[in-house]
Amino acid sequence: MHDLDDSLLAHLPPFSLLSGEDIRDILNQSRTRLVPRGASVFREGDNATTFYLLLDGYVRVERLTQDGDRVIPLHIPPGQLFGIAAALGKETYPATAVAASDCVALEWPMRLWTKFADTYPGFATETYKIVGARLEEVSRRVMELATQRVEQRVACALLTIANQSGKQTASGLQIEFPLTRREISEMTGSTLHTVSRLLSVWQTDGVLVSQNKRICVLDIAKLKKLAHAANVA
Amino acid sequence: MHDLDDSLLAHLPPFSLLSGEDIRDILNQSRTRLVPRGASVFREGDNATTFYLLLDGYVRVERLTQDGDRVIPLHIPPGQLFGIAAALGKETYPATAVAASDCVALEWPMRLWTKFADTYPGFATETYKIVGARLEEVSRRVMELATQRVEQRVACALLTIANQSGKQTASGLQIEFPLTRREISEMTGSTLHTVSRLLSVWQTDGVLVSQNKRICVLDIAKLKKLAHAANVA
DNA sequence: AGGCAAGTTTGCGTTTCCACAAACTTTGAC
DNA sequence: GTCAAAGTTTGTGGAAACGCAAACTTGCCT
Repeated sequence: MHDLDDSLLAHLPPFSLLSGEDIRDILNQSRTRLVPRGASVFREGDNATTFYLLLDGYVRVERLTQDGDRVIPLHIPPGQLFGIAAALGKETYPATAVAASDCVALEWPMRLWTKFADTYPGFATETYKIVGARLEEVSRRVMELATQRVEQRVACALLTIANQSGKQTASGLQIEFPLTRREISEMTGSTLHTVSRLLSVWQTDGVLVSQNKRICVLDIAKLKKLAHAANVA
Repeated sequence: MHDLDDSLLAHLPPFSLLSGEDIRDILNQSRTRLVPRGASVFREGDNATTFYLLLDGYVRVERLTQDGDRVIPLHIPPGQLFGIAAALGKETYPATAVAASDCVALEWPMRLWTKFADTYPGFATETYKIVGARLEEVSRRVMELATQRVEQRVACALLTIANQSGKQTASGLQIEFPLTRREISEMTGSTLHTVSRLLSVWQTDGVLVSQNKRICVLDIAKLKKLAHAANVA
């Protein structure tokens, strides 16, 4: 069935307290799902029948406004559960999950969630920690949107992603999935034009390099300065 | 000890599945806390030692940005649990809770939360539903801030509050706690000046009446139109 | 290889909304 | 009743960022 290594899960929070045998049980009940970049795992409003663990790749969480504007409240890094709406008593997914890069995920039918939560110590607790972290992140975004200028918000968004999912390379901190100007604008409540202008300037100033949707942060310190106090020179 | 009526809790979601005896047990372990308007129940960063059930009044949730700007992500209506950070694995409160009107709350030491969740069927589930609803609301606010103009955001904020905590009176839908222009601006990422101008116009147009921090919505339909499509006509 | 779609850059005019400022009103305390 | 503090209103100028538009680049598909 699964040629997945048990140790794959052993170090991830929701499973870290479990025995090898428990983990094998859990794995045996899972199915692997490969999602190519750009495809959606589930869509806003779908019946929440399945929950997922992202093994590899990045998932973009999207919502549509009534007017048809797309908003990206957060990205999910590998190692995290997602689609856990039902753990919060929801019957449908509150947002769409799209593969920002090619993804590998494990999936389980939602009815197993309760079983896992009851059976495996720490599973529920760790899941809710993730929920807490997401709530925290979304709430931080509210603060940013409410108080900061576009320039600072874009810098913040890039910082968050770079820290959360940046790979240290020779030249700098590389964001591991493709990210367009439009997407950045949808994360920050701005327009692709404004974002483009900002990135151009930053590229000139040596803060980052961007090519073919790949962004590499060269100077984290400078970016931090931009994020917090764009006005104070 | 407690002269609180058991039936007070019986219809509230976290307790609605419990027997009268269970509810009495829970009440016996609680303490009542009276919080005058303007006082805080707990502050951002405090150790999360206690969780609360708001019996009467309204609580304003506040956070401070690094620059000292205050942001109000949501209000808590009577009947809801709050300060449940620890249910999400947090050790400290992520925000400050201030009484928006005189409040009556029950409080329990946080260690009882686990016990309640284990002992009483539905307690945990219902709590997490509240968390889900809050996540939903904060996330909706992100969408508003990201895509709507100030006018629409203010209209949305008033609509939300009026629906959540408005009392139907002869003249209209009355918001049950005092709400200043500044507070509205802190909910919508705007300034008190802009909010003042908007409310003035709306008052002239008969959408609402506002006096002494009391706001009464006269024409919900008009407010809805403003909320969704301020630009269209 | 060519052509198309998708993404980016840049310029320019315009709008929204903030920042500053100053007067005014209301409320609550003594 | 008076005073201070808090909240509101309104005006004016200006900056930030959007909307529109058009040219340009890049990658991808056939």
